[in-house]
Amino acid sequence: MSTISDVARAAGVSVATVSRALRGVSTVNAATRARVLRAADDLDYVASPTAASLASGRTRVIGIVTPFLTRWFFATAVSAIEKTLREYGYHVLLIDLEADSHLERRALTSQMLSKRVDGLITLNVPLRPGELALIEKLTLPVVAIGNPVPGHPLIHIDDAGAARQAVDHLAGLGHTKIGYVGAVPANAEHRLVPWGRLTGFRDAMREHGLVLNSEWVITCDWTAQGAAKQSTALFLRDDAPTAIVAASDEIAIGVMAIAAQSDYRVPQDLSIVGVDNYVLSDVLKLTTVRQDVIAQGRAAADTLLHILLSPTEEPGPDLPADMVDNVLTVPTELITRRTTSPARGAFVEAPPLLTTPADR
Amino acid sequence: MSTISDVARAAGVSVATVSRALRGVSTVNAATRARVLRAADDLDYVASPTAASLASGRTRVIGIVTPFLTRWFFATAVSAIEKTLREYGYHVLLIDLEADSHLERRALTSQMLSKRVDGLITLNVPLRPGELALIEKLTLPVVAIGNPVPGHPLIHIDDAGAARQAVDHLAGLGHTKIGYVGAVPANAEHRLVPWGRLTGFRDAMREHGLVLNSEWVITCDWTAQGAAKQSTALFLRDDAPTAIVAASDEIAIGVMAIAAQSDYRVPQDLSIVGVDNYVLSDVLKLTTVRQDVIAQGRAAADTLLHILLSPTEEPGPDLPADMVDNVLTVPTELITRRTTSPARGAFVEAPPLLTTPADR
DNA sequence: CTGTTAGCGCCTTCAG
DNA sequence: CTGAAGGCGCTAACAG
Repeated sequence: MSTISDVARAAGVSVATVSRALRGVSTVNAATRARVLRAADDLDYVASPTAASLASGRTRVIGIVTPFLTRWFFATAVSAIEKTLREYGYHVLLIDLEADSHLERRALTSQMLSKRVDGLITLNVPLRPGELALIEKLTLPVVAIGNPVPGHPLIHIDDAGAARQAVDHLAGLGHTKIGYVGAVPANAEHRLVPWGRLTGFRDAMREHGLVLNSEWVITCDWTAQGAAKQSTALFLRDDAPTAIVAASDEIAIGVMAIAAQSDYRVPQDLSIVGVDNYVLSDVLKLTTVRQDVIAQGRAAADTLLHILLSPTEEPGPDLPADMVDNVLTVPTELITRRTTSPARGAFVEAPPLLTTPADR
Repeated sequence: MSTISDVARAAGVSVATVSRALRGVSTVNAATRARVLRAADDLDYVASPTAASLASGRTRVIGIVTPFLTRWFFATAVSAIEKTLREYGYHVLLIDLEADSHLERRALTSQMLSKRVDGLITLNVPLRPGELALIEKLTLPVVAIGNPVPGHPLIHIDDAGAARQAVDHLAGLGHTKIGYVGAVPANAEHRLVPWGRLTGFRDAMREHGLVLNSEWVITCDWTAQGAAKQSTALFLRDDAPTAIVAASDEIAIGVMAIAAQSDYRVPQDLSIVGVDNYVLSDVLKLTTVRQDVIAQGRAAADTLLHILLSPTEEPGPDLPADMVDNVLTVPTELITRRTTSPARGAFVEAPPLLTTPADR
């Protein structure tokens, strides 16, 4: 474990020069720099991050705050963020707030953050007043994905718009009896995204002149199992809907499973549209409104790095080009697969293409 | 941002006493300690982790090395590890080695580890010689989950045994034509677990006196999509198997999907058993050999903490009770759901219970 | 049981 | 463009 002075000695320069040369800051004579790099390489020198942090006040570590890690959206986002940050020599401290129940979570504490991270990316975590005050006090740059953090950049999709795309598709197929699975319990803490999707659903139904039967709107936690359990009763009713908008693909899969077990055929008896384009959605032939989570993760990392690096000499990424007023709305797109079909007996103006594209 | 000397001043003691009192080491007079804690609390004091690390040489950060994060096993394990470590004041640095292709991965470098982590937990990552030399040089304690790291503690399941349990179940149902999906390409780097499961399958088939048709052994990457794609041909054959052992539940789901699209009914025409007990397996009624990933994550964290803390005054967790010779084999268990049924016309000695337990 | 003090390894003015 | 030197905030002997 060689130190900076070993390198300085080997290169015949001072430690200050080594520090400058290795970090690529200020102007160092090209020849000197080369000698330093050579010496560092020879000695397998790696600067001590803790010493560098203590002296500089920066850690090159970003905290990722997530309410869960075991769901597709979160794991995918974390993975994308990690890869982007690493390109710039930044590291990821994982802060998983999951508690015993899905309805509560652990708090973000000063121990987790203070002097430990240079910035934060939150994944669909609505920060509490105390937590907001904390990051304020620590003057930590924050970028939010999904659920906004007031006063900080936001990367998200148009949740209401996504639900609307789903309704448009079903209405276009002639469906009029459309239900919704994925309203969340009132006490759930991360409720903005579910709320947005439900609102979009309601608005779109109204715009299409469709009746919204409140008994067809099912509340459940955000899992396939919860969705399956809560929607069982729906398929025992005489007046069951002919189509379902699911708030997420995982929910949609739960609905598909329970519908099958209730002897409903999908899509002949029931059409289903999800939101996300989950890993398994392709193979399960689920029609869905796709969101690009990797793009969101990358955009969040780029934004944070831009904030962190722009006041320094180091080159950082640009802000995402389409960001306006600190908000980037990543577009969503309907992907038609086999879980939706025209409503029975409905007059459909433009019959949709129901065949599946060749396997990719 | 108060420092240790602010606290010392406020409590009327020296910085050394503050340090001792706050870390709970050595013997500090109870009254003094109380005064220190009080002062620290009043000042919202949080010790600078970088300064502490620089002085002590320990970071209280553990690196988790994973080849992916977006698959169930890995995300679940990371989450469990994080929770356990946090109970002891340790933090998680996430090292996701995923590269562009699933067949390759990025290397573990000195920059990622040196002076940055106190230890490593690897998730099914076979370390390369250079990487082994690196952790050797850094004298980093390592605990492996799944794929072993020579010379370090290992937490795993009996992969061959898991496949064997699957075969036993199918053979018990009278199946004789049993296929396998989930052999891996020879160039895949993380091949020990897949290999173990395939070996167990082969051995169990032989023990049951069953013929192993090599055309019923399908190679694919470890995803539902890959499995679906590669096993399509299987269901076009005249001599298709009547049962499939899938190397993982995600693979099993891919097979279920493609079987359904080939007009095979599950389980009437085809029985399927997976391995894992993936989140969606319950809702999809997939019979599987369950492995407890959370227990594995916790055991790995406990083991590493034990190694790290036993030479200090700090209390750490015990080693997992059933660990022998540095190896803990977590048991697996068959869960019967609806994707398996007796082979048609087969004489079944003890007819299995095919009904699903009430929803839990 | 408590205080003093010398580093830990690097960054960052400030001179030159 | 380069060197000297003072911290960054804490821990860990070592005395007392």
